[in-house]
Amino acid sequence: MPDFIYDKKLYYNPVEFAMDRIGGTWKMPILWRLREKKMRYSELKRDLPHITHKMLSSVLRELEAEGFVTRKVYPVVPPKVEYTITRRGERVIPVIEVIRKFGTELMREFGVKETGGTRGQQK
Amino acid sequence: MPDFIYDKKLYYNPVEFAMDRIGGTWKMPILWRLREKKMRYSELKRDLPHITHKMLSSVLRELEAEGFVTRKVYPVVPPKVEYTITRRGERVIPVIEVIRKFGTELMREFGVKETGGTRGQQK
DNA sequence: CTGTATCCCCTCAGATACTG
DNA sequence: CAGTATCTGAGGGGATACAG
Repeated sequence: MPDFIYDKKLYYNPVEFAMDRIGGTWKMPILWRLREKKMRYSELKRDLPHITHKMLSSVLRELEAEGFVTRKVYPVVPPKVEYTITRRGERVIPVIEVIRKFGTELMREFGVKETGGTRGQQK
Repeated sequence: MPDFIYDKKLYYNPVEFAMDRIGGTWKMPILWRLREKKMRYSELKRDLPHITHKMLSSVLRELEAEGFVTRKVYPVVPPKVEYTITRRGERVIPVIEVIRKFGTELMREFGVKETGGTRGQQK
C-alpha cells in the first residue's frame, strides 16, 4: 500500500486518510446527531454540551467543505442556519456504529464507570 | 450517553474512548500487521518504513499495557523480542477493516493519486 | 442567532543521541 | 537488536472577545 498525498499532507494508508476526514473529538458526534434530522446551529450547540462555539463553527465548516453536510441559510433576522447530512455523510454512520459498539465493549472490559450523568446543562 | 472518566481523562462517548485506545498514526497499522503472525521488533520496524524508533517503541508499550498485544523477550544476545496480538487485539481487526474500506472509497471519491510507490526502503 | 479572530496550552509525533 | 531520554515543532482544541 503505497503512500499518497492529499491536501499537501502525506498519508500512509486509507485508515489514516479516513480518520483525518471524520476523526477528532467532534466530527462523529455531529454527524451522529444529524443522521436522522436536520438541525440548526443552536440545536447542535445545545445537544453537544461540551463543545465550544469555535469548535462547532470550524468543524461544521470542514464537514461542509468535504461534503459530509450541507448548510442552508435562511435570510431572516435573527439568522437561521440548518445543517443536513449528505449521502456521503450517511455512509459514515455505519462506521460510527462499529467503532461505537467496539468502544462500548472495551469500556465494559476496562471497568469504566460513569460520572453520574450531568444531563441537561453542565460545565 | 453520560460522560465518564478513564485514566483521569474525561470522555464524552464510547467512540472517543475507543479512538484513544486504538487511534493515532500507528496503533492500527501495527495491529494490522500482527493480525496473522507474531513479529519481532525489527520486522515491524522494517514493515513500517516511516515509523521512528521512538514511536514504535512507545506505541508497542501502550498496546501491551492495554492488552492488545503481548511481548515475549528471549534472553539471548543480541536481544530478541516478539510481539503477538491478543484476543482483544484481534477484535480490533474487523473495526480496522470497516474504516479501511470506508477510507479507500473516500480516497477514490476525492480523486487521491498515489505518489508512485516507494516500495522497499524509503525516507 | 450565527459566526470570526486572538491568544494560549497541551499532546502527538519526529529527530537525534545514548545504552545494555 | 531492542530500548530509553531529551528537545522540538505543528496543530487540535479551549477561552474569550467582537460582529453582522
